[in-house]
Amino acid sequence: MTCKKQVKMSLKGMTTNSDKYNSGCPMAYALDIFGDRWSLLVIRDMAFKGACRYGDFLSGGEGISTNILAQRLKQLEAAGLISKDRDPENGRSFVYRLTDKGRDLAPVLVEIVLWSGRHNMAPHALTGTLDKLRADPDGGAAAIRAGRVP
Amino acid sequence: MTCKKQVKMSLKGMTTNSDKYNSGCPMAYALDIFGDRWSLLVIRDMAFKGACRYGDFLSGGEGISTNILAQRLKQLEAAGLISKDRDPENGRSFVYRLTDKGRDLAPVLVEIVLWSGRHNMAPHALTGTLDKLRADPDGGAAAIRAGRVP
DNA sequence: TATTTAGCTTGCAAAATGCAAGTGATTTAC
DNA sequence: GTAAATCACTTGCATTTTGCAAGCTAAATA
Repeated sequence: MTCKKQVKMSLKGMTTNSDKYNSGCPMAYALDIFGDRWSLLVIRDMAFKGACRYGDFLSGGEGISTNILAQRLKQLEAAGLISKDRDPENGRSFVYRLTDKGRDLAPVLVEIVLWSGRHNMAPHALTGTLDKLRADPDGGAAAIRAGRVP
Repeated sequence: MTCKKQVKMSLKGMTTNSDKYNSGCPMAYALDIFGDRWSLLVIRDMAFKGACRYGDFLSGGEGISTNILAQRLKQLEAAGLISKDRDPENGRSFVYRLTDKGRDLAPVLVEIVLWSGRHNMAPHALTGTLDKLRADPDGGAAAIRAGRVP
């Protein structure tokens, strides 16, 4: 079994996992960045709900804990999917936004939602969004790409 | 913070996480099933490389450990994404295959690969596949849906 | 000036993961 | 027909990651 050694990089005291699995496979590259329970939920909150502040994500519905959220935001920023800026309206707040690279995940997000819509028989949240995406998947992806909520 | 209590279900001594996060969100439903480091890599091996035996996944390139692989295969089977049958050619072997629900992930897989292709500047594995998917994404997804490797 | 708010950090317990070694049922080799 | 090899796991234990609760700092509000 070829076992890739785990290379840890220190990023301000945080251990991140760049290069953790350097097989060169596109799927592995992607999963290195968002292949965990929480990253895509944070991105979902931004893309589908317009969330942009720390507190928005904390109350995003799934119950992420605050230390994990802080860590994920750093990782996503380090991976270039989101940006972090001071809130001009409120000096103690920051505004997180999807970068081009992050918004470019739009088709991935849309396809995941459509897949769940096809296979999850339990009642859905985001039903309005799901219906819109079903009617016009490309339009939904385009909206996310444009920085709007679909 | 509304914290969903973690409900553990025993499945032959295995603890699975159905209903772990029952927010009803389509994204959360999907991530409940494949929102971890390994599940999508197993599915990738099946969809893009035609892997179907335990040993194929073990030597899939990323170095999954055997206990985790066994666990993931059970979870994916429990979630209805893959099936497990005896190998008619070899009595000590089993054959794992994507179900309809699993193959229906094709567009998700394709979009992830395309996204990585756009943003990963390091040299890729699966380059031939990536080129084909770029040239004809829908054809690639259709191939996976039909049970062929694209 | 005192309190509240927003965004974290820290400490510790619990759970998941990784590694190595072992098990049991075939199947091939001698 | 017995011995070795193969395949698909399981088990035990160390390490890592996660979850929970409490605390901390800077800015805004009362």
